[in-house]
Formats: sequence, structure tokens, C-alpha cells
Amino acid sequence: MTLLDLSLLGLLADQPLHGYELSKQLRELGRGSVSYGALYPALARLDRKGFVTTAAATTEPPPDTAPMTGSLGAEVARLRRGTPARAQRPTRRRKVYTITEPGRAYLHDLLTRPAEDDRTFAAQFAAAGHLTRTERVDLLEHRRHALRARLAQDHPREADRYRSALRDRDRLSDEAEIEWLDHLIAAERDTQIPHPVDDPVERSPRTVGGSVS
Amino acid sequence: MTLLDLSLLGLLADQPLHGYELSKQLRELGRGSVSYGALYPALARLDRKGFVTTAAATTEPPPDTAPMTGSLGAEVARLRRGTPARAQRPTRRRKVYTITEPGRAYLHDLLTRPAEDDRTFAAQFAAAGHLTRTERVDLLEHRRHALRARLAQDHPREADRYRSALRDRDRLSDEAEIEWLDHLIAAERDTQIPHPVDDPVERSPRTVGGSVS
DNA sequence: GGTTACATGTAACTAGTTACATGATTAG
DNA sequence: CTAATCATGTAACTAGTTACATGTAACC
Repeated sequence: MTLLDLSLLGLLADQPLHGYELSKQLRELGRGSVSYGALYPALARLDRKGFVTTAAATTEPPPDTAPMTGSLGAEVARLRRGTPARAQRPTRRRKVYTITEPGRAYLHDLLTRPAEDDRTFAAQFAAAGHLTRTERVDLLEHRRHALRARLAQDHPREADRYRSALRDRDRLSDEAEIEWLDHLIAAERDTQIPHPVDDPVERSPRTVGGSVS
Repeated sequence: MTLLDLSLLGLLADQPLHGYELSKQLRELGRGSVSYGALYPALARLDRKGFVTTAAATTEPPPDTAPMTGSLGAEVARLRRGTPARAQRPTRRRKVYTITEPGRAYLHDLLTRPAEDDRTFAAQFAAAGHLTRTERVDLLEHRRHALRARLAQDHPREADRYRSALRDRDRLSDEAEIEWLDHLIAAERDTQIPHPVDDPVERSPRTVGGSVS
């Protein structure tokens, strides 16, 4: 569940979103999709714990980045046609979730917690924009270390053709990812050569004086 | 659970094994390990359903292939030292599981069932030695098709640096696997050029006159 | 007027983890 | 004799799926 929490908070740290939209973004981000039977209970849990706040979005769509972000174009079109949207139709539609300060703190904790699992790393890296550069380098180096360790363990050589081929694939895949990591780590070190001064957060997360629940 | 069933039966189709040994082989085969809290209940279930039979291995170790296969060397050493092993010590130790004919039929079903999931493919391919060459080629081609489909879907280009890098990694990984599949498929076609006569099973799975469910 | 996509949720079930409990055998 | 590893299992809990239930809005 920490994995779902992580993915959800990672997306909400960028901008407020509603459940259905979160589901879509998770689907295209990672492999496979979250079932609604997992998603909505998870969001309710995050709400209860105070990591997010909810608001019904009958009229105001969440402040969008681009005018055609997913399903959010609908309201725009309706407004253009002059159809009354905020009118006396209560239509309890979308519920928009906004991350809170405790939520950001929890996210930070989940992002800096070392993980051996492949999927957890992917989820962490997807939200790496919410880490400082040094934290991000730590994340990448920890991953590289984990992959090296996985490659290092000597398996008794496989008698079966297919099992041995499968191991080849896994080894190749891990080696390729280490190379990918090396490039990323190098890129992190290159951007803004750190004078003794370290880490001026390069992606400010939207709010300045955020209110806490 | 079908995944565990598949992995377990795949190993047992090679030779009878006990739970602990199965656990070890699974650990070195795929990534990560099965917990005993999942393993033993699964074996009990397979037993109840008649897919495996059990026998207490107080004296006779399962007919081994090599004299030093894993923990099985222990009995050999003891026999050499003349220590009485089968003696009046009931020592309810290892429980050896042997696959049955219904079990093989079930395994065959699990192996030929098309799967989109990455881990299911890995488990299927690990037991590919128990398929005919044509079935195996089907398995590989289905996987290739699934990967191509995954690559084909156009994602709206990612604004975030890290998410976009993550997608690169996934794409590279899928492309590398397709190449790997191509080699394997070519190799399958090369071995024993099929005259009009197709599929003389090159790895007979222990029995000759197998019954079909 | 029907199909598709949007949107949120619940209930029953399935699968798996962690922690516990127990004990045998082997190597130093 | 003691630690590590072998070996099997159970109970409580956690996480997730599938199927159901309901309704709106957009497109053709």
C-alpha cells in the first residue's frame, strides 16, 4: 500500500487531481493500471490521515497547466458555448484531492526510504522532481548498488536451456539499467556545478505559504 | 496464485522436490523469494486438488540427477559414513512432492494460456522445456506481440524530466527483450528443421503414454 | 437513442506478508 | 555447546482484484 500511497502523493505533489484522472495518469506512467477498488479506498485513507484534503469540483476545475489536459477540456468547451455550469445542478461530480503539508512530509519520507523492490524504485523515481539534487543522487546510487548486488550473486549454472536464457535476459536488463543510471547520475552532477553552496531547490512545488489541515 | 501454482508445478515437472528446496530454487530463479506463508499453503492446496502427491522422505531421497544437487548431498555423506539413517527415528522431516498426470495437464494449461503480465511470462518461459517446439514458439511470439503493443501505444509526452527518463528506460528494456525474443525464436526454428512432419517432442516429460484430461 | 468515456464507490473474495511456533541437523 | 541452516507449518494482518451498483456527459 505504501507503493500506492507513494504513487498517488507523487502525482498530487505536482497538482490537485481527482480520482479518475489519477487513475489515468498512473496507467500511462507505470505498467498496468490500478483498479478502482484499490484507488478510491486508498484516497479515502489518505484523506482520513490528513495527507490530502478534498473539494467537490462542480464549477472550478483545478488550475490547469495546459488548456487541453485530459478530460479537463470539457468545462472549457461548455463555458465557450455559454451553457450554465455552476447553475442549480448539484451533480455531485468530481472530487479533487489536494496534498497537505503533512502529506508532503510523508511523501518525502517514502521517497528517501531505501527500497530493493523494482516497482518501488520506479515509483520513487517518478516523483524524483520533489527531491533535492543530493537526495536524488542518493536514490540513483542506491539503486545502482542494489542492481550490482543482484548481478554479483553467483547462481549455480542452470542446466535447463530456457531457464538459462531467462537469466541472460535478466542480467542484460540489469546491466542496461546500470548504464542508464550512470548517465542520469552524471547529468545530475553536471547541472549547476555545486559550489560549496548546495541544492537550491530547482522545482518549487506551487504553494508558498501553504495552509495545513 | 496461478503464478505460484505455475512456478511450483514447473519445477516439480522436472523432478520431485520438497518445500524448502522449491523455495530455494524459486529464489534463485526469479527475482525475490516466496514466503513460506505462501508456499506451504499453496503446496497443500495442490495436494488437495490432486495435482501433486506427497511422500515423507525419511530414508530415500528423490532420485537425483547429480550426486551433489543442493541439500540432497547430506544423505549420501551419511550413507558413506555408515550412520543408520532409516533407523527407528521417525523424525518427520522432509515432505517430497511429486507431480501427477492431472498436475501435468493443469501445468500445460497454465503454460499455454496467453498472459500479458511480465512475471507470468517469466514463469511460463522458465517451464518452456515442458512444451512442444510449436507451443514454445507461440509463447515467444505472443510475448513479442504484447511487447510491441506496449511500445506502440502513444503516451502524451511527459513534461517531467524524471518521468520521461523512466519511460525511456522502459522503452529500451522492452526493445531489448524483443531482440532477445527474436534470437530465441530463430533458434527454435533452426533446431531440427521441420519436414512436413512436425514436432517430435525433443524433451519427453518422463512418461510416454500420457493421458489427457 | 445508443454507445463510449467519465466518475465514484462498495462487497466479497483472493493472494500474499510478517510474525510466530517448533524442532532437527550440521559445522565449528 | 552453540550458531547456522534446514524444514514445516499456522494466525493475524495487509493489499489488491473482480464484480457489482449507480449515474452523468459527450459524441455520432
